[in-house]
Order: sequence, then structure tokens, then C-alpha cells
Amino acid sequence: MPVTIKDLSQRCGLSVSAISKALNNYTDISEETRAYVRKVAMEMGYFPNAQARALKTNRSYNIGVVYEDGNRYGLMHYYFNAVLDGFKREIEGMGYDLTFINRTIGSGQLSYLNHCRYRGMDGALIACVDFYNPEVVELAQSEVPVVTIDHLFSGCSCVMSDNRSGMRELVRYVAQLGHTRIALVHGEYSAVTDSRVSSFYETMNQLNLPIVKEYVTSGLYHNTESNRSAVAQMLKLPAPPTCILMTDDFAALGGMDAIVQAGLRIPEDISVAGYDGIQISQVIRPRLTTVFQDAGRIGQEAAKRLVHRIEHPRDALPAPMIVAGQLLKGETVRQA
Amino acid sequence: MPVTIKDLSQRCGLSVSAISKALNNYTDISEETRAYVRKVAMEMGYFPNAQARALKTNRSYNIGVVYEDGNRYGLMHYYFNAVLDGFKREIEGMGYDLTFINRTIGSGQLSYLNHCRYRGMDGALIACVDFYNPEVVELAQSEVPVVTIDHLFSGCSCVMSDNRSGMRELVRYVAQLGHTRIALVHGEYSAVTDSRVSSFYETMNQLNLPIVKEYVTSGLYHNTESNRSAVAQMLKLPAPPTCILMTDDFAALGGMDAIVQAGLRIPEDISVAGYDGIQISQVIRPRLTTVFQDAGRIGQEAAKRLVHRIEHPRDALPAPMIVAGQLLKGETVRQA
DNA sequence: GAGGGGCGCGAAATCGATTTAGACTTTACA
DNA sequence: TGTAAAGTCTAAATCGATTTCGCGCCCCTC
Repeated sequence: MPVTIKDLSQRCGLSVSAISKALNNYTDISEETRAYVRKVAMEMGYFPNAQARALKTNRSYNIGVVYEDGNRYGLMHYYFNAVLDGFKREIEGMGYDLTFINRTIGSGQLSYLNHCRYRGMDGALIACVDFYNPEVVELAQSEVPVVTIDHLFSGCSCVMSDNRSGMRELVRYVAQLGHTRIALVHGEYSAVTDSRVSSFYETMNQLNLPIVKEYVTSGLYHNTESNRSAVAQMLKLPAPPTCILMTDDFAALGGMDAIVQAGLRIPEDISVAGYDGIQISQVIRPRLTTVFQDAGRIGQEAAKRLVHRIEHPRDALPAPMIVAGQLLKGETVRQA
Repeated sequence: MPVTIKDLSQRCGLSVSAISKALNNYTDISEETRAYVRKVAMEMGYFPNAQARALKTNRSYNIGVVYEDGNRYGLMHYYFNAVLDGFKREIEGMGYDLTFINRTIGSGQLSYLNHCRYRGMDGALIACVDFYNPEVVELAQSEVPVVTIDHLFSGCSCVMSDNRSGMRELVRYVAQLGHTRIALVHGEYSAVTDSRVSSFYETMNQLNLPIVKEYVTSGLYHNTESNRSAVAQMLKLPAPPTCILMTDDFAALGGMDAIVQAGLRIPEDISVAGYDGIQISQVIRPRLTTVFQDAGRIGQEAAKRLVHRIEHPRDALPAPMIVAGQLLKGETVRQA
């Protein structure tokens, strides 16, 4: 059994409260006593009981992670896993633990918000979810400090990837290589999709490139099949595009496969690009042209912001942080 | 503020203990009262405070996950993420939460075991770690119920993939296609590596195939560069192998790249196979020949075993569960 | 009608910490 | 020298639950 504060009290010949104060740097404990208590605590291998402390202080040093999308990719989502990994490293370094939030308790059901309250979460990270889910909205607007990734709720901290400039750079790059018939397979409705699609239109307009209605179509993020069929459709057009931008790197694999199946070569016959810059995109051949989003850093920044919000709740909420992407010139886009 | 049991007590005109008993199905509360309390609890949106309950009962309904390997792939490890995903779904369905175990607490350090105690974990999943790490061993041999993936500790529940039969099937398959110069790039030392390597030797012997010393070499799991260089080395041999088995699917991408760089084609000039059967392996072209391990199911079974162990501690420890793999005949191994 | 046995509920201790209020000792100062 | 002010520590309440023990009450039985 772990050593309790009571054990320390007995061993030191001091009251329980004196021990607690000594360990928590209260000023009404002499330097001498404090040092003595610390020494004994170390010797006996004492560490506080998290639940007892949390019960009294309302601080659990535990952060909830809402990480379930409707499509159930969950922990298999490459981009978000990288975000979560960065978040985890950073927040653990600051003394917090990470617990997944779900909607069950014992045999019953609980909303995300109540699950956070149930465990006394100090804050929550919302990533990889449907941000339009009412339960997600409820949590974001509650008293629980929340940080979101790639979606802005009023009153919440937020870190987002700069999808506008990423898409702009990408379009400019392929345009500069001579492509004019550029297609976009975008993901399902979300803030991210919104930024990318509108940036796509904007940039195409700025470059005086024609926007063909059939060239802009909808797929699903992280879903190879949806990109496969979207691309297959496009290839059947009388005048197919010469370059196709996919929803993301992983899904791009499906789109690329459709191209190969159609007997075309990448990039000799048709160019493609992804988005995200996940690890595999740079390991496969041909190396994927894509926009790298520093997911690890995004997670890290999210952790910093959330902890600041928890520990300094009265500070003004800073503007959402925008993390710039970086164009990776791979081997899948070729001079047109 | 959440509703407490005291609020319920006032509202119902019953003692706090009566409320608690009613909600916990004690037999000394009348059916009528029980129903009444439940109804009011529902109306007021009551749910218990996890820390208060855990403090008293020593049951946190929280499971620790040790998930940090020395190589820091952590949450980016495709195979283990799939295991964790299956584990998470299953265990959440049984009313438990998942918290990552690390080695910090506030500003100090804590062993994995003490971190579990600190949070009052009901049990722990050990996956994706160096199983020879002394702290991991300490946790496995402690009073905390533990389930491990792909490594057997005495006294612990365990679910493992059948690496012996998987490797056997794979070797037989490529041999049957006429390959005799079969190479193996295996991963770093571990129980899994051990099974695969010894099964490789066994099967080669059974098939009366020659084992060339230079054909068996060491790489690192999940590391494309190590497989790349291992394969590059082999290709320089006077008589290179005609088929190379890699540490795993992801790392195989590096090995395959080395082959392409050397101006060879897959599988026309040389055959390759991976291991794991992760999602991307079946999306890339050529589709990778590999052994599929049902990671989701492995995680799920691990969850079931762990919970059983927690809830029925006196039951005899069942033998480790061995989950069979399944050969996926892709497009990267060809008739020799 | 007195004793015995359920039944239904309440009082109080408890888990392991934190924190307020107060007590006692020593020092400081007029 | 007396009193105020520090300086150090203790006692006890508290957080929100669970659980043991015991107390009435009703009914049954002899």
C-alpha cells in the first residue's frame, strides 16, 4: 500500500496538517521542518493520492481528450494522431495526465461535458470530432477550459493549421508548373474544408485560371474509396483535369490507385497532390507532393495554450494560433 | 456545479446513506424508495463524483496505458494504434476510462508503477514499449492487474499475435512460388522478433531451403531507413536474394524504395513481403504481400481479459491468448 | 402481550488529502 | 516589563461518496 500523509505524520512526529503544509510550501512552516519532512517523504517514497487531492482542491491535473469521429477512424487517423502525440508529450511534461472522454459511465450514458465533470477534468482537448455535434458544442461552451484543433469556437483556445495559405501555395505551385485544368477533391463539410475550398477558388481566380464545375467535387477525409471514385469519375470527363488535388495524403492513395487502374501514369500522364504531409507520403514512391502541417507542433502549442488557460483563467483569451504549413515538392506533380 | 448526493438527500427527504444505497442497489432499501430516488436523480442530472467514489472504494474505473517506446514513435505506431483503438472501444463499453501513464507528476518523477498507484488505476495495458525496461517489469510484477500485448510476463494476462504460424505461412507461401533465396530483415530484439526469426529458420529447414547468413539481418521496427539500408546492403551481395521479408509493413516502404533506387522492379525483379497488414499496405500499389494481424481484435481481447482479471481476481489466470494471423497475398511476391 | 425476526432507514466513521481558525511560543518594541 | 506582532504548529472541518452498525417499527408466533 502506498504511503499516506498520515504515515508521514506519525513518522515525523508532526500533525497531518503540518506535513501537508510543508510539502505544499506554506510559509508558516519553518525551513528546518520543511526540509525534514521532505527528506522523510522522499525516504518513504511518499506521493499524494490523486483522488483525495482532487476531491478537496477541485484540480485533477487531468485533461480530457475527445477523440472520436463519426466515421470511427479514431486512433487510426494519421494526422490527428500526430497532433495528439505532440499534445501528449507537452502536457505530460507540465505534470498533467491525459484521459479519453467518452459517453459511457458504468452501464449508463453521459454527455461529453458530464463525463468531464464526472472525472473532474481540468480541461479538454477537442480534436478529431464532428465539431457540429451538439454534445461537442455543449462542452466547448461550458465552464471547462477547452482547446480545439482546426475549428474555432468563441471563447475557446484554438490552434489551427493555415489551410488558406497552404492551399494557395499549392495551387500556385502547380499553376506555375503550367497546369491550368486543376481539380479539387475536397473533404466533408468543416471549417478546414471551407478554408481550403474558398482559398482554392480565390487563388484560381487570382491566377485567372478557369474553374470547371466538374473539377470540384466532394470526397471524404481519410477515406481512400471516396477519393478513388471521385477521381475515377473525373477521368471519365471529356476533358479531364491534368492535376488533381486530393482531400489528404492518405485518401490520395485511393485516388492515385484509380489513376493507375485507368492505365495512366503519375506524374507523366496526370499530376496529383495530397495534403497533410504525413510520414508515409514521403516514403512512398513517387513521393507525394503535398502541404506539410506540423501536427506535432500544433499539438504542442495546443497543450501550452490549454494549460495557460487553466492556470491563468483571468488572462484575456489570445487570438487563435495559426500554424503555417509548408509545401513539399514531391514527385507527383510534373511540368504540364 | 454538479449535483451531489447531498442535494439528492435534501430533495428526497432521505438520508445521504439511503440515497447511496438506493443508487447502488442495496437490498435494505424498499423497491419504492429506490425507484423514487432514481427518478429524482435522473431529473436532477445526478452522476457520482469519480474521485470521491474512488477514494472510498479503491476502484477508479480507470485503466492506465503504458505506451511509450524508446524510439518515441508512440502514438504514431500504426500497428499499436490499431490495438489501442480496439482496446479503447471495448473497455469504454465496459464503463472504464483510459489514461496514459507517464513518469512525471507535478514537477517530479515517478515510476510507471507509482504513477498507476498515484491515480489509483484499476489495471494497466502495456503495449508499445521496451518490455525489458526495468520500470515496465516492475509494473508487470506488481499488484496492479496488467495485460500485455505480444510479450508474456509470468502472472500477467497476455494477448499475442501468432507470429510463429504467421511467419511459417509466409515462408511457405513464397517458397511455394519457387523462391529459394529468401532473406529476412528482422526487428530489434523482442519476444516477437524471437518468434518470427526462429519460425523463419524452422520453416526454411523443414522446406530444405538454404539459410544464407547474409540473408538474415537486423533492422528496426517501424523504421524505413533501417530497412532501406539493410535491403541496400543485400542487393550488393554477389548473389542477392530473390525475396526479402521485412520487419513490418511500414518499414517495408523503405526497403522497397531501396529496391527501386537500385533500378529493380517489384515484383518482376525481386519480391518483398511485409508483416502486420496495416491499412496502407493494401492501399498502395503494388499491394503488399503481408501477414495481417487483427490488431483491433487483439486490443479487444486484451480489454476483456484485463477487466475479467480486475473483477474476478481470484479466478485462475488463463493461458495467453494467441490470435492467428492471416496471409494476405498481395502483388509484391511473384513466381520465381 | 411479550419476545423474536425481518424490513427499511439513519448516524457516523472513513477514504487521504487541504485549509481555516486558533493556540502557543518567541521576538520586538515602546 | 508588558503587549503587540511574528513565527510555528495543531485541531477540526471539509470535499463527496461508501459502508458498518444499530435503531425503530411492524408482524408473526406462542
